[in-house]
Amino acid sequence: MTKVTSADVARASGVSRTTVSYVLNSTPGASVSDATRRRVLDAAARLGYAPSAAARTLRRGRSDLVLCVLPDWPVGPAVEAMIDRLADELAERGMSVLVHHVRGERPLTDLLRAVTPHTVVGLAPFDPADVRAMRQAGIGVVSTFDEVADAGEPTDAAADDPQRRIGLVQAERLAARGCRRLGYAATPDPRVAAFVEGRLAGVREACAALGLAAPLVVDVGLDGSSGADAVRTWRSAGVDGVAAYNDEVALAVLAGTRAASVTVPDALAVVGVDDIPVASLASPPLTTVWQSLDRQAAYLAECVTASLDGLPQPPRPRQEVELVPRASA
Amino acid sequence: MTKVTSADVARASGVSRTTVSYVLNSTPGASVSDATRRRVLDAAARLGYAPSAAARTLRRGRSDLVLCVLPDWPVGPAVEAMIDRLADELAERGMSVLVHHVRGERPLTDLLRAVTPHTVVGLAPFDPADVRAMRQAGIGVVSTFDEVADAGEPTDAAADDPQRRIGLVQAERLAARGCRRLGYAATPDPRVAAFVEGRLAGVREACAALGLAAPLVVDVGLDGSSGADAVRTWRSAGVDGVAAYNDEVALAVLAGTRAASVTVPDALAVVGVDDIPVASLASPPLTTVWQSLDRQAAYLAECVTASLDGLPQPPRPRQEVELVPRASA
DNA sequence: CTGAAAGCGCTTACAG
DNA sequence: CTGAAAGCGCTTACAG
Repeated sequence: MTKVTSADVARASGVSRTTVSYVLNSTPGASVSDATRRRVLDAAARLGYAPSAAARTLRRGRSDLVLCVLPDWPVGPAVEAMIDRLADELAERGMSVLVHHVRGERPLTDLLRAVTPHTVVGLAPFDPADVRAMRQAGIGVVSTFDEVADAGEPTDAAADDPQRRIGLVQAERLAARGCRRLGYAATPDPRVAAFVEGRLAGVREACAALGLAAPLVVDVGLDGSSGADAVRTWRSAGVDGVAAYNDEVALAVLAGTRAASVTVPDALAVVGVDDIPVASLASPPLTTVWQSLDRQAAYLAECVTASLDGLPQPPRPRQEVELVPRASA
Repeated sequence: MTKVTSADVARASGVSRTTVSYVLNSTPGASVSDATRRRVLDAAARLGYAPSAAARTLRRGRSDLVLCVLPDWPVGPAVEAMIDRLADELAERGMSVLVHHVRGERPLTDLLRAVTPHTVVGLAPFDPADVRAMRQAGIGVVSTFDEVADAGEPTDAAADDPQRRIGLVQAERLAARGCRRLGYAATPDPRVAAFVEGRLAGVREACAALGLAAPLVVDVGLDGSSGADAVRTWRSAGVDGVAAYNDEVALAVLAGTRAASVTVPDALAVVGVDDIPVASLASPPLTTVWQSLDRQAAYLAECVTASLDGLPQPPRPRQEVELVPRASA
């Protein structure tokens, strides 16, 4: 029951460690006789041999591990699905994906002394110091955020920011429904402040383009009363359409309309973001905005693959943003 | 920009690799002069030295990594919070936590050739072959499921199964509200079949104990219409209280009551499980059952710590299950 | 207080 | 077709 090494397998099958390695890795150039191969495989199975990841990695100089770094804030099922897709695509290249939730201020450094991934994929913004450290250690860095973009490349980031476009789609829907004065239901959660900003910017921009007043922004918590307060504030300001930061916030607004006896969508239309499973179960069913994460997953897989092959990071695809029309707006 | 090793740091600071190691690890017994220490630290910082996780692990014979294996089915924010707590507790022992989502049939083996964790914590049931392989490789195995329990220990599993107790609490609440005939809203998702079984068993048991007929089980999907169909089925069978597999399913039932013009809770009372954030925002606010995962997290951390110290897995604490009373039941 | 040396388990030129 | 040997980067007795 003590640790089995490749030397044990070699001994048990009467060959050298070299041959064991050739067989177990199906090393391309090496041709091993069928009889030998079988003997090695048998011995390995019998002994329950599992190669040492550490030794493998040390010797090869790089690991087969891709680390996916997730943000502090709660990610929805969509992101989980995206990681699953990434894992599938990378499995074909023999790579494994592991996930790390960033925890407050603890730097990535601590983690990197426990594992040396081949590539780190960031779904959360990286600390520049961490990026430097990883690059220095020869770790590939792929990010869905722009701070890692190669300098010099004139990024159209502002114009193409998917967050901004989400806000745009929300506001346009509300305007198309006849809303004349918009409200924005923000979330007080500081961890997503950057996203709130991006989406809100889109709403503001749409309002300006459509000749509407700037949106009246109110923070809405996920308790029942917060939504009702917000609804009253909006109503007394003449707001007739609300874009919410996400579906949960939108659901809080909906709860608020009930408490304040405001009819949706006639007196107040509401649009969410994400299309979480329960959005369609709300009363009334929630109109929302959906982003295709499948394509993002494929893009991330491409980035990792490119980094694997020493190629530059491919251009980011335009993220699809789509309205899911239901009854609430 | 090439890889910096401890030898580079030694050279740059004019000491041996031994001393570098002592300083960087603050090795207990080793006393290094302050001047030397400073020089080493400076050089390491200047060169951007990061130790090789692979070499460390190979040399020490064990890694500082704890792998948390998550099930295939979507885990809620509660489980994420639990992992965060686990990571916090283990960080104090210098361990890092990484998460792996099991992917269909792919065995853990593939992953274990990329990393050799110190311990694997299973929040999903393990394949017995995987457990054998891990044990064989000297990896600690901790599971929230019972198949890993030490044989011989007479587990009170059936009696103490938290899933069963969830069902119990749901049914008892409905009965206390005056419901005379219960329905059960199951989910068709095969990945959680075992949980459905456990919770449903609790409901059945409570019905028997209370002298009620066995619950009428109906699968409810997360689309709008499925809930309405179920509600009609229940009503025509005289069901006046429904225990749902979880809050999302309960929300689908609630949507169904609206479509079928059935009043909640008077004509049909509904109880969910999980207390997801939007449960309190439903119409009417959803009565649900909540389980304390904080305690579970602490327990898992203890298990890992025990495994670290070569101690046996401590006894599993009784999982707290608590009713969150709201308007729906 | 500091250094020379061994060895963790693997893979891979290199030689037969 | 197969094996002896080097070496990946680290830590840790051991000797000074």
